[in-house]
Amino acid sequence: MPPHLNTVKTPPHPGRYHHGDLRQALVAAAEAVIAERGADGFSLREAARRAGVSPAAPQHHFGDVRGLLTAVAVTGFTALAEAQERAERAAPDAPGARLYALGVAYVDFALAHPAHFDVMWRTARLDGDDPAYQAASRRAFAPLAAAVAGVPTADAPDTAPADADPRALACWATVHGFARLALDGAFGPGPAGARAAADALLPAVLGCLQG
Amino acid sequence: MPPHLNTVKTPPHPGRYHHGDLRQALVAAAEAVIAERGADGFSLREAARRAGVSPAAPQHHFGDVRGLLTAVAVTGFTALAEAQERAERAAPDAPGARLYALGVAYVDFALAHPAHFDVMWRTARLDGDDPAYQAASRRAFAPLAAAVAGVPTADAPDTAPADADPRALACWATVHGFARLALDGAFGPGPAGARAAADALLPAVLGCLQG
DNA sequence: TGTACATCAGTGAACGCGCGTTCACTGATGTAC
DNA sequence: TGTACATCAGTGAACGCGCGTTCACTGATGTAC
Repeated sequence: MPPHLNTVKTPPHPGRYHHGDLRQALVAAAEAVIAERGADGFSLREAARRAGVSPAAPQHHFGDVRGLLTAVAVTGFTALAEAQERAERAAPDAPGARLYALGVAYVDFALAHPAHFDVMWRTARLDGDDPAYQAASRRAFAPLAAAVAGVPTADAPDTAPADADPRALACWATVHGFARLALDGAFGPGPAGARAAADALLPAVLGCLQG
Repeated sequence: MPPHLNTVKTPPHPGRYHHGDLRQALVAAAEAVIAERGADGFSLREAARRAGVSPAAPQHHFGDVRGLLTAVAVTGFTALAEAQERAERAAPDAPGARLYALGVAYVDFALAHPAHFDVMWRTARLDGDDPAYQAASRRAFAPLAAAVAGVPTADAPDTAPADADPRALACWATVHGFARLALDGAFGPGPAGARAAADALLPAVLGCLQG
């Protein structure tokens, strides 16, 4: 049969009706859409399309759009938490140095994954009651709080931000605000503006926190 | 003629075909939509509907959606600038006190107009080249930069953020980050969570900045 | 080892919706003479 | 003071679009006996 007469579509997952791990594939596809088109450019249908699956398929795993987007936020917070934990381990053992390393890692994460970071804070489109979401976001904040307290993360209690040491909040607000301003173009347009500002200004800004 | 046979529609601006000040009416309508439905809930058509005008009418004044949304951001930055200037005038004449007052005013503004504040930073949907937009956002940042420099706003040069004193940036990042985190629910859900966090934590957070 | 059957994980067509923009148009305004 | 005419500021119908969700369905899987 000549190829052009072969109208049988090759299934996206050759030979299988069931996907295997559609849940994770959809989250990955959603992340790709977001990275490419920004938080506002995300859609359920486009994510399904990229995962090679019908637009109704996500319903089974996530309920609705909100569920999928929340899952994306969870992977974001988890990756941020891991970055913070890596920075904590790698930093010199002085309290100021740890704080500095965590701040740099926070901003670096935001600049490396701008759209993903954005989605993590689009709370109107997320399910704030999701336990995985709550756990991941707390975990991401823990190293900073522990550094302010002067103890390793493992030894610090799991404190909600609202009850945290104001000094920890001040640090968090500073790095968060710096990252947001940079991503939103306050220091110059585009990724280049954000990166340049971080390189030129972040050390001095973080320096203010320590003295 | 019995009322039910009177099919002539009463025009929204009785007796007038031309509106008079449609531009401003549309901006006000857009702000109302945003306040009610959030930045994501905004639409050109809904704003036109509320201004009592056809969906094509905004085109004449703003070109496209982006133009209207940018105009909304301009009113936001202008209002923020005025709030900052009021706080500057009202604050005691010590550098630390001025910084504190400006920080409180910044966060108060964000919490009082959460959705409007949000739109001001949705830079992907705004026209960053608009001169009014650039002027208004610079003006809003000026009092903070001047306070860090220890001079009145009027005596300070108009510096772009990227070239500003890192100490001013640190202050800006801190209040901006605190406002964002509060609005995004990091300290508890809803407006109540944000307000409570500001009352309980902001003084201490700002205190960190001063020493 | 084989078979019945419940459950799970997908399909694909259709739904209604609201959106931003375009188009040809018309009513109102203001200016030149 | 009156009139012609260009310009301005709207109308309203229509465009095509992509969206999230629903529905009845079917193919695949796994478990009980």
